[in-house]
Amino acid sequence: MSNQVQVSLKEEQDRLWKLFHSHRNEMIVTKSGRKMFPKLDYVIRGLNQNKLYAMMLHIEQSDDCRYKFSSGKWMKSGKAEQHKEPKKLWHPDGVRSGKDWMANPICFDSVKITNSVDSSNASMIFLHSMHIYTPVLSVYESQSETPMGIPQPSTRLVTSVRLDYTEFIAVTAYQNDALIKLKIQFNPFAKGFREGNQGDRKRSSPSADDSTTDESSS
Amino acid sequence: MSNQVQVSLKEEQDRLWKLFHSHRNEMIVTKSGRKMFPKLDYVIRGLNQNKLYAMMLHIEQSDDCRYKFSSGKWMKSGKAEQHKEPKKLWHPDGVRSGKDWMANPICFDSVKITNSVDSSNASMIFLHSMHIYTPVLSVYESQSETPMGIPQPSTRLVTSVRLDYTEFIAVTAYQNDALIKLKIQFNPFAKGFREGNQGDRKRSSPSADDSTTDESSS
DNA sequence: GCTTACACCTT
DNA sequence: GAAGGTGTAAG
Repeated sequence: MSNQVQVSLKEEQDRLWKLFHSHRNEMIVTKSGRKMFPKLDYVIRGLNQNKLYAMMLHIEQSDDCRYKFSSGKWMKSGKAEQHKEPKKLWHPDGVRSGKDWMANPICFDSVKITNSVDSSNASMIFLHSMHIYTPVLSVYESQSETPMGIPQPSTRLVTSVRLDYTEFIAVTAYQNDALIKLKIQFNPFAKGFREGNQGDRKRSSPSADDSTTDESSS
Repeated sequence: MSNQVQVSLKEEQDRLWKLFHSHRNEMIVTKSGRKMFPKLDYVIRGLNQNKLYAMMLHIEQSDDCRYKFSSGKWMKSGKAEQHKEPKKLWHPDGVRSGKDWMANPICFDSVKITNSVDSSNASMIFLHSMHIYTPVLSVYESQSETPMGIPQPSTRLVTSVRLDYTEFIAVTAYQNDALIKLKIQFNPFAKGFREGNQGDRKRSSPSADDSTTDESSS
């Protein structure tokens, strides 16, 4: 009865997601697929140590609107494209004990988001650009370690968790300057664009808010 | 009837595995887990384009002997530790069409081998040091894309492939000097040990313990 | 609004 | 040294 499952994000990711959310998070989608940053590293508690579980991620549309970025702000702009049945991504670790899932963060870092309908890659999720989404983690209880081959009549959904601050708008190019700064500041792969680096290019909007510009501890 | 499935390794890997095999290949096992080099990048042909398959890797003991390295040669040295039920590692891409599997090499590069019994990591495989092993790829046909939750009574093993030249002896420190040279020559991560590099340590004494103190992932 | 080639970086 | 993740700028 007291089997209360709690899901959060790994501490540092949690902090980042909330910071990005406060500026209206955006995620780039590309034809070949793009990883998300911040990452989705879930931390879970309250599972039964010995029972078997599998983890599933999908990304669901947050509302029924299309968005546009206009005069420095995100605005609703008409009705959304038709919802697609969201792609279900099972965590590659497959079926494991509650103990195992609780021992380490549950990372979906192979996931890529794309705006190409015909990207057949297994860990690729299609999203409509200029639409708003929220990732959802679903926890299933299973009877068998075998991911296939054995009938599994008694699988059940234990819980499904949607963290509001992981919401983001899919874009093909970043719109909000403040957000670009955050991505550059915190994503290790964008280090080449940080102030003082030789790859530093001038950025278009010198007037953007500077609460986020102070130097990253490079 | 003519559904002849053919499995090989990616061309360059194939060349390397055969070269290493000609010197009796060795693989380091560590407590925290070590990746294999050369890598296992399988190439598969002859699947049905539209049927669904899953790929499974395991590493099986090649014989019933323990080995020792003595006077510059590998010799049998008594009876093997008791066989363990080998760990089955499903390819993280899950269930996909034959077309998808044939489009790109099937890479098991997240696999790590360990000599620690209690490494609960999902993609970690336990091996006994000083025992000899061969990786085996198994191809299963599936009826459903869902890795769990739906009964799958008709899964069947299509084929199981064991490439003899991928055989290796698990070690905690390399024994054969010729093999050390090959690892350094071909593994990009061992660049620091190449002649002329500042990281070049003297390696005159093959007697082991300095090659395990460095946990550079390979 | 979206795509591509790119320099620069991490892993 | 290889593979792959970054935002950029031009188109």
